[in-house]
Amino acid sequence: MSKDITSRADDYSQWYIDLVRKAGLADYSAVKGCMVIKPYGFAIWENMRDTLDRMFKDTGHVNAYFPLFIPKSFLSKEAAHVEGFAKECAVVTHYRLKNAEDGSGVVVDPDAKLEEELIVRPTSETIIWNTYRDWIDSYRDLPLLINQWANVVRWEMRTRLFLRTAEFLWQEGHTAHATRDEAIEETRKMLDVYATFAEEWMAMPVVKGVKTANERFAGAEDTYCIEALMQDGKALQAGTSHFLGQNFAKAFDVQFNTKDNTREYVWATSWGVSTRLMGALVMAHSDDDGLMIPPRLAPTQVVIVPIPKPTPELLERANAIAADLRSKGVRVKVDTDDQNRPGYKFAEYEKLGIPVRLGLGARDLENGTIEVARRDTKEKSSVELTSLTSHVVDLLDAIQANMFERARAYRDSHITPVDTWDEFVRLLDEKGGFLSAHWDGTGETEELIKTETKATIRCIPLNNPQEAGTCIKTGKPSTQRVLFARAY
RNA sequence: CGGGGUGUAGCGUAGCCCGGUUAGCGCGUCUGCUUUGGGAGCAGAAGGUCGCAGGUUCGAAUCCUGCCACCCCGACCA
Repeated sequence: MSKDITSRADDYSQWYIDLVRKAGLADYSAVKGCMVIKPYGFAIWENMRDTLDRMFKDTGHVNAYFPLFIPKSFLSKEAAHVEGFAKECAVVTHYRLKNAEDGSGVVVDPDAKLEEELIVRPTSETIIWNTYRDWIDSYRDLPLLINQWANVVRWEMRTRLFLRTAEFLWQEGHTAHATRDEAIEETRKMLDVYATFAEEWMAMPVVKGVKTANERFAGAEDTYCIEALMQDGKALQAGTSHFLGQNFAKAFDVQFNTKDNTREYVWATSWGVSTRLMGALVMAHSDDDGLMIPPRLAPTQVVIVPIPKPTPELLERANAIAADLRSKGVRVKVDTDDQNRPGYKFAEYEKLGIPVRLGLGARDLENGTIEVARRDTKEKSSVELTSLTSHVVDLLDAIQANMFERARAYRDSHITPVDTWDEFVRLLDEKGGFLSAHWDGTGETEELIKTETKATIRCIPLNNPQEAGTCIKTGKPSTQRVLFARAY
């Protein structure tokens, strides 16, 4: 086990914090609740961002950028929306500082009070829909498919690195459509994009579903989500896609002329994923030795360690191997450090979660081999140099697949059907994961269960089989099971 | 905002209750030598406004007052 990482068994929460900090993903900052994303963490985020950006563009979206500040009055135009966000908004009231008269530093200049206060965006629906009013006149202007990469601020009372920070990075898609069906189709399409990204790139299986009214986005008619399961049995909402109906179009008066020359409000969607995915990535995989980054997202996929130290001869061979791998599109680092010993380096690269490590020493040069170590299973093998490149390319795919399968096996074994309240309460504590149970469909019951157990309805899975049953809590009739879990 | 706790070197800490040499130790860093296929050893060195401000005292990391920051539990959390 790693020297400086708390084990999952000892303290899962501390393990997570140790990993994030010791692997150089992020640090606490001088600002409470805000973090510094360090170069290694940002490199992973960049890979996520670039991949998603390509997927958005492949589905017809374009990028734009809207202001960080939102006039306070905008927020109150959609009733549910302001209700949901008002309690966590940072507000700009002044635009100037001045030197304090007693020389104690700078103070806010009371003469520089803003006429209308500005909100730092917690999300951009309002400013975007206010803009869309001017952009949309005709059905020919639709659909409008725009995405924005941005930072947002939500003044959370309690924060955790990546999982919930006061400021975070994300993308938010905001689309406008001529018909209800088309908007719903868009909502579902982007949910599929998120699910594909989570599963194929992050190697993290997700459940696609729809939120209950209680958990719905403030201002949405329906909120779809992907829910992932972390290794401690807690669920994590990894992405959301909202069907906004005509709520924002009505709030901001965005109408268009139809083909039939009538006037109608447009239909809207919004969808987003954030740097929270970094937290998901860490907690879905990784172990007591450190991170485990799936190959497709790893900034460095292969590291070559000359053993015991980088002699000119070893370096020449290592660089040649690296060049060959790079020509196949593999991201390779050659370790040229001449200070630390091999054992130290092995541990360090495992902490960073680099999928494949190649050890090259004098013994290998003699035999024409190289030692191949994979991060996911810790297995080591000796491979002929002549077949190394294709071996590594295949291995990276195998690791990606293995990480997904392992996470899926865990997830699948942690979706437990439950039919009695006692068992429900017991399994929440003893096993965790998703509990599939009947629910009477009311917000009151959902709230009651949350108060008593801290478990929430994570989602009603898509294509959920309909089956008659009785609510786990109230015994009232139910038509389907829903997924409960304790969540981040 | 309620309850509890902590601030000492880059990190982790001892000392505080019971005031008294030059604030000690581990990790890390730097230098040198020996090592090197799973987190090296020895020798030496550098590194401190003891969270901030005031007070008590011959003397304060230690006692008193005020302030600040952070952490944990709870409330809150698309």
